Amino acid sequence: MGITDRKQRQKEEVRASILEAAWEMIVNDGWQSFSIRKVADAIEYSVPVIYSHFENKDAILLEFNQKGFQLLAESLAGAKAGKEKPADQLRAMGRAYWDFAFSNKEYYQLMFGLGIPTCDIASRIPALADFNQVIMDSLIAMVGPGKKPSFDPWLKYQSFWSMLHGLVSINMVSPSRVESSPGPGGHHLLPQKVLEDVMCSFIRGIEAAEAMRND
Amino acid sequence: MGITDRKQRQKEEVRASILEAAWEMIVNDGWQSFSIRKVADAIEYSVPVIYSHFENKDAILLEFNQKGFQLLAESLAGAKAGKEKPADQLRAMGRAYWDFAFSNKEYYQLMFGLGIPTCDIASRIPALADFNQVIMDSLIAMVGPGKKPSFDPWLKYQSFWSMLHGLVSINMVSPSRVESSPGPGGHHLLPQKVLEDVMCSFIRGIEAAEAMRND
DNA sequence: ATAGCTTTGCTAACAGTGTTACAAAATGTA
DNA sequence: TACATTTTGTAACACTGTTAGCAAAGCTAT
Repeated sequence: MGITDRKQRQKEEVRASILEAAWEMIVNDGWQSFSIRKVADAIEYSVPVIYSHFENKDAILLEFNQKGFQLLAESLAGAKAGKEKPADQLRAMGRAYWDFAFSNKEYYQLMFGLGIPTCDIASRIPALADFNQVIMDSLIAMVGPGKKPSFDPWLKYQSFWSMLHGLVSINMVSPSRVESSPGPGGHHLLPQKVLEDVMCSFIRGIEAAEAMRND
Repeated sequence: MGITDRKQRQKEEVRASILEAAWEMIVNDGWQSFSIRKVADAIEYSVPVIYSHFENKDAILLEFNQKGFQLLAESLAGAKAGKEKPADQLRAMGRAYWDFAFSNKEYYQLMFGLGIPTCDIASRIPALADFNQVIMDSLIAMVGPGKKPSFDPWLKYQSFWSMLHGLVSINMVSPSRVESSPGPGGHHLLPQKVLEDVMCSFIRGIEAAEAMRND
């Protein structure tokens, strides 16, 4: 009975065409403006057939989400493959992560739910300047008054903010995982420990650079 | 002519009640499910009066966005005030940032457009395990084979990921700012430099801890 | 106080969205 | 050919943001 086989194949084809049309829309207009109805229109089927392949809209997005993480993981593995020393591996993976994010913006935004707040927050949020200022001042104060810093405070400001935001947002989108997941040692990891660890590295990095300069 | 005064005041009251109702909705059900129509219903006015106070839905969200950044800036300033040494100031501000984010989840999510992808990505994204693995392996390899690391690899993994994600997402939501904004030195800052800087601190931090242990 | 003007607010519509109940058409089986 | 099953489309429901046009209320001036 090749009949059910063919049916299976046709169903698979429709499924693939749904994903294809959806992806095209996401790439063109961002994942925000992706709509079931528009997909139905694109594949020239009625809306309910989509619901016979995917439970709902989120299920389609989840598909891309998973593929995104898969691609990212492969990307990191590839970058790592060339390097021998672990430190070099980490550096390569960091760059690969960055490259993946920006050469696959659609994936990355979808994976982390980015892209909702309109671009260019900076210009419309005056208070960002205060935020900026209060951190930058402390950074500049890390060097003796009057002296030129051995680092770029603006760069360090961005590093600092990025670190904090990354920590917070990762702990926010998957709280259950980070909070309750036991590490390899089997203990529960308090996210605050990560915070302290990261800040510690950051500050020590600056102090070390400054100390080295005072010769 | 106190008449126009009273009108002004009443208009202000309506505006305030709009924001109040909107905020209540955001706190209760997340900023995703906030709707103009529901606000109109809550304040017992018709929909168009809202449009006479705010240009559109985003304008209302922007209001909270701005207030959020203001509160955050104040929070950091407060935390900083108690400390004398710049390094302590930075540490205090980092903790304040964290605390703000989690005691004002609604604000933080709104400020950075978080909270869209449903919680608990981890359990539904199998590829996350690969991602996890490939990074963790390099971290463990940073210590000699067989030896116990002087750090918690799981903790370092999270730090590493957080750093990267923070960098990427901040550069993604406000690209114009970071890319074209000249630092205090007046030069254009390439985001990649921040990436290299942050990774450098991170890796040096681990190497230093390991070197110190080898006595 | 009444006429006219201006501001204000509401109704109702438009154009979308995700989702689903139900009927019709196509397909397979006897 | 007749029946059963699967597949598909129509149309509805309950929402969303946004706006045009009209009715009501408020104020001003005669």
